[in-house]
Amino acid sequence: MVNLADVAHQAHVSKMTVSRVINHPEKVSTEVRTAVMAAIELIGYQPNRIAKALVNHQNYVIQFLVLEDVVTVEPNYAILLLHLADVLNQKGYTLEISTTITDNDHIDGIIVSGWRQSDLLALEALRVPVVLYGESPTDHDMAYVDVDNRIGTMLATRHMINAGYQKIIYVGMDVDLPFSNERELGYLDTMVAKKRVSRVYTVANHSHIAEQLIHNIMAQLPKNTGIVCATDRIALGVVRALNKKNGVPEQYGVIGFDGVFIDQISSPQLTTVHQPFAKIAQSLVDNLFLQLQNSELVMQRIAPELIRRDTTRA
Amino acid sequence: MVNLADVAHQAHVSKMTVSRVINHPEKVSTEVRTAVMAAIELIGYQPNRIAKALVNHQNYVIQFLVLEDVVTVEPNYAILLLHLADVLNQKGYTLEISTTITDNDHIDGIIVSGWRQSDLLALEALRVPVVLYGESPTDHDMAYVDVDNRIGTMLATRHMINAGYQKIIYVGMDVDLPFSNERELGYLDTMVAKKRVSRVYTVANHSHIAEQLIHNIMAQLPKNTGIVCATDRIALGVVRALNKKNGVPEQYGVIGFDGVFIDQISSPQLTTVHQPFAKIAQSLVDNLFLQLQNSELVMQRIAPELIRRDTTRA
DNA sequence: TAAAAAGATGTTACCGTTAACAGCTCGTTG
DNA sequence: CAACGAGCTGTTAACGGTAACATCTTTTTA
Repeated sequence: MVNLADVAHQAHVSKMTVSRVINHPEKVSTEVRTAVMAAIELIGYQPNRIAKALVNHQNYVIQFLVLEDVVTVEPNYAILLLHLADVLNQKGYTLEISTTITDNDHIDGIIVSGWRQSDLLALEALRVPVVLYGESPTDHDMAYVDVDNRIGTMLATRHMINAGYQKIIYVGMDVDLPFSNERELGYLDTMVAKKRVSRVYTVANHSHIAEQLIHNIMAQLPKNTGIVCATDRIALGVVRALNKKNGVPEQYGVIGFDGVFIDQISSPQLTTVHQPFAKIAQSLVDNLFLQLQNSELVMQRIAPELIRRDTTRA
Repeated sequence: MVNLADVAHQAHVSKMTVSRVINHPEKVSTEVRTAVMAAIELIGYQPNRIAKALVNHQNYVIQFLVLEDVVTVEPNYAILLLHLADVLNQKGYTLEISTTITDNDHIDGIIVSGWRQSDLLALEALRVPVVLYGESPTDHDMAYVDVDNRIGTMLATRHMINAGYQKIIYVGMDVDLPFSNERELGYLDTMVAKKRVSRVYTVANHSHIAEQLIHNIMAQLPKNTGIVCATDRIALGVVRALNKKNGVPEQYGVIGFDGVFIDQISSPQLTTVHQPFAKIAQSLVDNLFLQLQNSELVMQRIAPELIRRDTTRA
């Protein structure tokens, strides 16, 4: 309701001076500046984003594109979303949600999650800057932010070793995307470094399928085995198959990956590699703004954190 | 990039005529209208939302306020959010996410979820229209849209009776909010109508606590008992406590409420009362626009649907 | 100490759209 | 057939900001 003209009148200066105080304060004398700031404070002026947008040819809107199937939508995205909204609000930007790739001209940039390989071409073709959540394949030169997946499973595997589990296996997921491959490598590298024999199983990312797998391979799981899982979903199924009766965490250790929601509703609660979503959100936004300003493409990996709960022994 | 002036030039008319074709087509002659529409089509004009917003004193932004604690955020909200975004995009509106109540002037309306009793005063004080997701208490006269909670547990209870479970109990949640009370009433009413003896337990909405409850009261749960639960979270704990070995669904039936995510990762998968989020999102938006146009406060209840899965017998 | 440069503030025009009003054409009416 | 009104289209000004330029004052410089 209050606008630049009101402030200008209150401070006995022109609109332009007020605008300068806000955008280029160094170009205004100290006395005038403090007077204007006092006036702004007094009448409670807040800049009109719409008018600013019109004259600057910007929209102050960033789109969050959720390409994952809505039905199976991971709670991860909800958490990331809320953090993104916070970070952007602080910069005076609005976060818009979308589930389809469309070449709008009412947005300034896009943050994408849940993408598949097949989406990347369409994303590269867009006229606005794009940042992926999740490492992009090497044949696409796209900015991304991801948790450091390899370090994540490395932490998990090391923790298994330190906790004294003898045999340590990995249950990965059957998608050929960098994050998935990286998680597997984190396990494999650590096992090689520690001179252990590694064993990898692969399943679809569903608790029931993981549960079934464990039942099928139970004969090959001696007591004192640690099971590093590619996701909390898989870990949930593994824990369900093993169960307290079979001795989780005493006889079998289980570690998941993601640390959102699922880890908490599991029983016992999952030891898991937690993605620091607040940091990831901040990085995604910073990365996008960097691209807006310098057209600079940056790839970033954020270190994850192992959260020790009840599916591994101390 | 293309603007009204470009279309006007292409169609040999004034900008105003083009604007009219878009906003008040009945005020333009048929020939001119078709010519202008052809021009719009030809050069691919899309109205500039920002400029429109400036002149109309609207923002074309609706805020989705998630007041639930971020850490425990229910996947429900994520689903609702995605549906809301779709509905609003179709109307040319942007959905903005926020987690705190602030009296912005860059939004046109608010849809609130996860609110508590203590938030309502602050919400009523806002200058923009507000619609609640979830029935408001009778002492607050606020527009809301909710699933019909009473019918939901009624469906669940009836289904238990039809499936032949002898004893039927209800595990509710320990919050004093209308949705929670309504769910309990749906159970109680049905039990009275069918001349059954009802029994209500109350727990916090966490799977582990529900699991513990079942262990504690196991002695009072004869075989052939049906357990109607206030949420899928509670149902998840109940199922875990009972388990296939104890005979879910043959000896014990369990029904949850919500039908998002949790019902699917449970084992066996939950029979549940599903909230139709697409419909709810549509209603929330319609309701909000009604308020924007006529200042009319409307309360709406959307019928839920029972989804039969593996925690009740056929 | 006069001219040039630097500093501070104001004026104008514009971003893309629409409401309000003005103007033109044509048909109706007394 | 002059006056009037209905129907259609165009002109102007405004929404709330900001860049570019203009103007005025002060400082620097030769």
